[in-house]
Amino acid sequence: MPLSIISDKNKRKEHEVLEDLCTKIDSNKSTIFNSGAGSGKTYALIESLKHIINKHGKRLKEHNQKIICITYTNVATKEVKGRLGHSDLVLVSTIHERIWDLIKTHKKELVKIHKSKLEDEIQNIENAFVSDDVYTVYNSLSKDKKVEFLKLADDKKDLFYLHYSDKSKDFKEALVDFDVYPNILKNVSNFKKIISSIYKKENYQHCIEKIDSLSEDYTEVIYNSSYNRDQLHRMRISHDTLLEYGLSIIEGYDLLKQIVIDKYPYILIDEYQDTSELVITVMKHLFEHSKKIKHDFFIAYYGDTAQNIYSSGVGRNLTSIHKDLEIVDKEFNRRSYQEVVTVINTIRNDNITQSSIFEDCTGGSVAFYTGQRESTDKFINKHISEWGINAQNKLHCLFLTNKAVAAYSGFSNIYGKFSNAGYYRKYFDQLNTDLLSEDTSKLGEIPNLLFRILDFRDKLNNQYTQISHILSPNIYKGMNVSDLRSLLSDLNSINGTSLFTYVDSMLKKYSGTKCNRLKEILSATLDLKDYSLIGFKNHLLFLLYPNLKDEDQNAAVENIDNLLNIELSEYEKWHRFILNQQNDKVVYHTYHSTKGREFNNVIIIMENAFGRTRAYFDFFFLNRHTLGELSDNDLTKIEEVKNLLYVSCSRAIKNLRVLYLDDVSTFTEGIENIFGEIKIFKN
DNA sequence: ACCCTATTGATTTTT
DNA sequence: TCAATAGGGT
Repeated sequence: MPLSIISDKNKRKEHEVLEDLCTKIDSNKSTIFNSGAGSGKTYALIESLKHIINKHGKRLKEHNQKIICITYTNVATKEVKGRLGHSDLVLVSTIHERIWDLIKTHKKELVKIHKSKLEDEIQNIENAFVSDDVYTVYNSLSKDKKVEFLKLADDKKDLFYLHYSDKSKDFKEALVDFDVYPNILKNVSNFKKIISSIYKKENYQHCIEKIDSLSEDYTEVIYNSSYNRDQLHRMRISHDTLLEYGLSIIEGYDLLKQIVIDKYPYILIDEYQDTSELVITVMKHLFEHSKKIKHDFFIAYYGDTAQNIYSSGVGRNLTSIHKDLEIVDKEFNRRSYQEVVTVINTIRNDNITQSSIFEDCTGGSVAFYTGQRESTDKFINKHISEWGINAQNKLHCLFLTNKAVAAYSGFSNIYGKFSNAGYYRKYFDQLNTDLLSEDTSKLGEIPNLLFRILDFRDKLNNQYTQISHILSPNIYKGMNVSDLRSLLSDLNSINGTSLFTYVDSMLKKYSGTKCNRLKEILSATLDLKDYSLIGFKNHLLFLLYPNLKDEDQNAAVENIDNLLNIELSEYEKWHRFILNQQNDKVVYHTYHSTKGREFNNVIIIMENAFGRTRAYFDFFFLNRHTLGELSDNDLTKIEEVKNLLYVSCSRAIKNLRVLYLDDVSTFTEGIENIFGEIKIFKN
């Protein structure tokens, strides 16, 4: 078994790194712990927590103090809690949960900060009115005319929103009353911005008045972690604004700083590279205040700048915001064969150069191919046989977009019909969350409904399903064996080959039975107002096509019919994808979604473009040698691509292949320097 | 020929 | 939301 032998020397060296870290903890020297991909960062984090508990736990308990551990995601919170085991001394959570917990009791201060945010926003709007070309037409009106205009805008509020999404021509017709102001309707998108800004400003002003008069509902700021939108005029704030307020309150109140420092003398932050600059600034303030008042306080940042793939994260800027930190680097790799380690070292090309901790670390393979898009399948198949891929030794294939992942995972029709729906044409960025979230509570309303139907069907078809997973206790309470048999036989007679025929069968069962238990089970799954086929379709139509116009009715109905007529076998694939239970030997992911994971065999499908950026990977390979000649903007771009390439390549334990779908002849050097000889894949 | 506006199509991920 | 492109007017 390769990757199993560690020499005494390496064991000692690895141990020394951890000891080094513990020394920093014991002497309260705040530290950055840099550790590349696969080096055991989470292990080090857990060991640090254990060290603090063992060595300083007694003291903490006596002073009623706690350790704070911040993770980037809820999934990571769960993992840390699981690996650490229960401890009263450690608070593990995401930054948002922790900050809200710390500041939510300071209601008055928060409202004060909120009011000043509203004032700032009003100022921003007013500044834009002066400086932004969008508002020129409005600005050229006389003072009196402006007053008159505002009055008209108020009167037409309902009409404005009713026709907001109309085509320009229709919109102009609907709001023709504004035509008395010359040129105002000439550019519809500018007009919309003007009116929206006016409404926004009025809302904010109104809110400030309510706050000042201490009106009910305006005495506290509301944060709801499942609703990420600012509605400042309703006292509601988004995730980002929460962090902003957290920073404001920490900056403004020294007493709060001291309370945090004294109550939580150890703060450990996981994945620091993805953490917002606002949070780092909060930590800096705490750090500096602790020095000022000479109280013991320790902060540690665990992470890796090369794995910063979200632009909102602090990345390399950590050290320029929070200065005077000690640094501990871990340069062993515990994940991959040396062949892979060598490649990922070249990609990151910085002061972190990993080597495998294992003696028996050779035997992996890396290769870079170019090929036609049409031969992607053949490329994958070639490696299925070459690497002996089967259900136990899977192949993981990485694509840039969810669209491609959906297609290769076998549910392109479902993805296509949803992306075609009116709602997702408008809220394009909502599609992937609504349709593909592994956390089913985040699925959109319709995807969630379809998911429940498939879950219901799946459980019925699986003979190992426990009764309690289909029937809730209050349903099977008081039932005898004969009742149960007949109920199950009723349920099992529901069938269909497409979603349409299956739902039809469910609904017929519902209306055709007098059994209340059966009705209850079906309504728990479907949760409709109207249990008819028309009712079901209208429900879909209503949610997938809000504010539907008569002339678009036919196309909408057709798209919904198409969605429902997709075979159940395709829906099953989608269902398994959501549950992360693909039983196929090949599993498809987006590059981004593989963060933190590791796979034996990895194929990365790559091309020039990504999203709006047409020159993405080609730009990186072409320019990675000439960084000195690039603008700051280009350097940021190079770093972004580099990090994404680093994250995706470092997922591989043993075998790594890249298939590049565009012509690479103009940037071969940039590729060969990392991956060696460029091979050509011909079917 | 040029300028301005309307329409269209497209990334990833977290809280 | 944003950039690229299509379209319309002068």
